[in-house]
Amino acid sequence: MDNEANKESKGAKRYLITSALPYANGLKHIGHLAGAYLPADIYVRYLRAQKRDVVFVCGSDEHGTAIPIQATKEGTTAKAIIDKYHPIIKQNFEDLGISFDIYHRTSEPLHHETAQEFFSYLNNEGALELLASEQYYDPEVKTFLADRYIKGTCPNCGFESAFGDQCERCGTSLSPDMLINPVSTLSGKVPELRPTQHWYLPLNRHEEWLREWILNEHKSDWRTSVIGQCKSWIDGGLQPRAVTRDLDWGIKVPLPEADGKVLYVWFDAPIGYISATKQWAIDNNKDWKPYWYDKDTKLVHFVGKDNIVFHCIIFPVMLKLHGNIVPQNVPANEFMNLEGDKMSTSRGWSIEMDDYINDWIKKENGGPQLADTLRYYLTAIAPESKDSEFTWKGFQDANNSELGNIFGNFVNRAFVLMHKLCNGKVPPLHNELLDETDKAIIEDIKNAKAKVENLLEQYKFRDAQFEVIELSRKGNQYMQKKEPWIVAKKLAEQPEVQKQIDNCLHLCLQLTANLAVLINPFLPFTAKKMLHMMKVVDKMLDWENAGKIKLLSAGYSLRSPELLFRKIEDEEIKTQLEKLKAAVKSKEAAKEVAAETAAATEVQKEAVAVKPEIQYDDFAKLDFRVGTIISAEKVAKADKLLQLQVDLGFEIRTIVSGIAMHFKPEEIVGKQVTVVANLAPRKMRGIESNGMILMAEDAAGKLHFINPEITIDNGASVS
RNA sequence: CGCGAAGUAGAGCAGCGGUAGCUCGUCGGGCUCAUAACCCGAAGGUCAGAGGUUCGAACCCUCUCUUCGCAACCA
Repeated sequence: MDNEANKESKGAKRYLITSALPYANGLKHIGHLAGAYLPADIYVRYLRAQKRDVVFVCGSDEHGTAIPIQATKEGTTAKAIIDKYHPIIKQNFEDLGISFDIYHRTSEPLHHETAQEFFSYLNNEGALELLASEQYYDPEVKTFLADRYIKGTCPNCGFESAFGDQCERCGTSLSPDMLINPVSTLSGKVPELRPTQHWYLPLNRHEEWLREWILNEHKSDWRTSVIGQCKSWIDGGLQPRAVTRDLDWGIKVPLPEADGKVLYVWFDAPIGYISATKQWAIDNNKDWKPYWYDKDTKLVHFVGKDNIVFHCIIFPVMLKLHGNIVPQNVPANEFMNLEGDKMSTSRGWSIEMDDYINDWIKKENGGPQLADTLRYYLTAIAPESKDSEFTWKGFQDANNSELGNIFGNFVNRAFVLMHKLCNGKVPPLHNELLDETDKAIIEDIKNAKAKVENLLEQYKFRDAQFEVIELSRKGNQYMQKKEPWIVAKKLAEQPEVQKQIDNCLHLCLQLTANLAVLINPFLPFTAKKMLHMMKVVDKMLDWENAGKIKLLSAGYSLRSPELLFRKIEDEEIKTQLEKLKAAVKSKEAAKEVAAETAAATEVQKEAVAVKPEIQYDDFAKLDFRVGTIISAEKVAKADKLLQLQVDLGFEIRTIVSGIAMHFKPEEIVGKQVTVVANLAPRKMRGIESNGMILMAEDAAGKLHFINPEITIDNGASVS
């Protein structure tokens, strides 16, 4: 396995690494970071340190139906939304040290051209199918509806709010036409079916090679969860997948007969990797083609588990049809929970990258070391094989204990002792005095490189990072065994013990230099800071230097140490926990307000909406009379009904009225009211009602009688 | 109801057929160069329960119990 991994990577001439393109419709949280961006960045930094030819691309995904719809809701434009979020997300990544070579965007003309070319190529090759179908259309919003914007009753379990793509209750996969009583969630109206035609990618034609490629060739080097999900997809039968949609937001289908159609976002988005590579090549005066066409290029997609089939099945099919290379691996991560619950932006239960940056990195006692703290903890709990959990307490522990006490403190001890016992210079190494303990730590340094390297090649970032901390732990143990501060007490009488001190600190400093090289892919800001303390240039971080004990020359004077990591106090953790709870509450409140507003608007609409016009004759048919309530009693077994006797002057009527929730029987006796006198009799709860009392309903839903200003004769007619 | 995930030391996790392991925490000791840090040692688990397969099971199979999720987003 180890050999295979090495062979695989050493055979590659160049690397193309991608992270899933984030949707530019809102801020991204640390779960996204841990899943697709941080591991990719670690991998890329490692490759760069090895001087391999590597390009790391990403960018904003700015198409897709959610963006224009959200824009409509917010009363702004789709363009405004992506222009707002693209730069923020880009900056967030930069602040956290995610070192994309380019962070492109799919709204760029270059991307539009690239995607259109891709489509045309496939279409000309006969790789696509044109199929006619009927799709739901909302005449009010004048748009075809995306599956999840249609709700209706699930044909399987009867759940009334099933989405057009899936029932949230029974989990059945649906298509909109399966829904009973479909309703557009945009307008609330019943959508109508309209004929349309679309281009499809017939995945079913490619089952054979996909099976061979994924389930056979990659069965041992891809993650089990990835293989499992692909297998269940393939076994479930691959279906043709629509490549185009009837929308106006997106990339125009480059055919004259396709007016009003755009490429489906899933088709254009991954092509964003290609257009980003092109733009990078232009900016850097390079040729982009080998990265996508040469089989010596190793393509790796870093994604979250929700993205597996797109990167393992659909996009590879597209690439293959287009003559490109396919990915060598798709190391997908599972999800990261937060304090016992799933992360959810809408519920406020998440830590957005932007928030973390403002609360920690940009604080006065913050700085880039806090970016590294987050990187460290997210990697330490990375959901590589199953969902994991972020807790603020865990974050604090990881920082204070592993980073501060073990790693940071070791570096600090080495420097302080060197300044105290070796005049601030790297002491010489006296080979003749090396003992077993010294040899063991030298061995540990060498082994650490191999361990980290092997784990990284297998995308085991969590374990790889652990090995680096483990090396600093060994450093602490070594120092404790050697006790140079004790040896120093003998100096006055035995000056020759200085050599023992020299050896110990020489090795501790070499170990420190190794730590900088090894930690660099994980914690780049820390590595930088260590370079500064050691007064060496960036070049020392080259991976080939790892495992060596000649990184610092004897006699070289080093700077005074600075603490690599500050402690995180309980107070700070408490603040974050409270903030989290407060965020949930405010979101809940906002939702209630929104719901109330929506309800109120609904009522208003109803109130405003006037019934269809009628003619005078229709009105003349109604016979309104004034009458007086002479008795009232509750109807048994009916919450809302009162049985009334109303004196209409010429007769006394029994009328059953649904006003019990608003009036007590005794308080309405004697009231004058307006009655519809010629309404056909109707039985309610076994009592025949002969007429109706007119009522007006106020905004609060309270009923009020309609009656003459002053008491007049019973039986008077109203018109 | 159904689907999915999971139940291993106080907490968080690894192990997935061959004598139960890591980090943090706790307790005891050492050291005092260091960010009240570091080093050594110890306690603490019948690996949810019950059956079964096997020479042997935390790991495979069956059943039971319990917990969590099924919100958003989605390529």
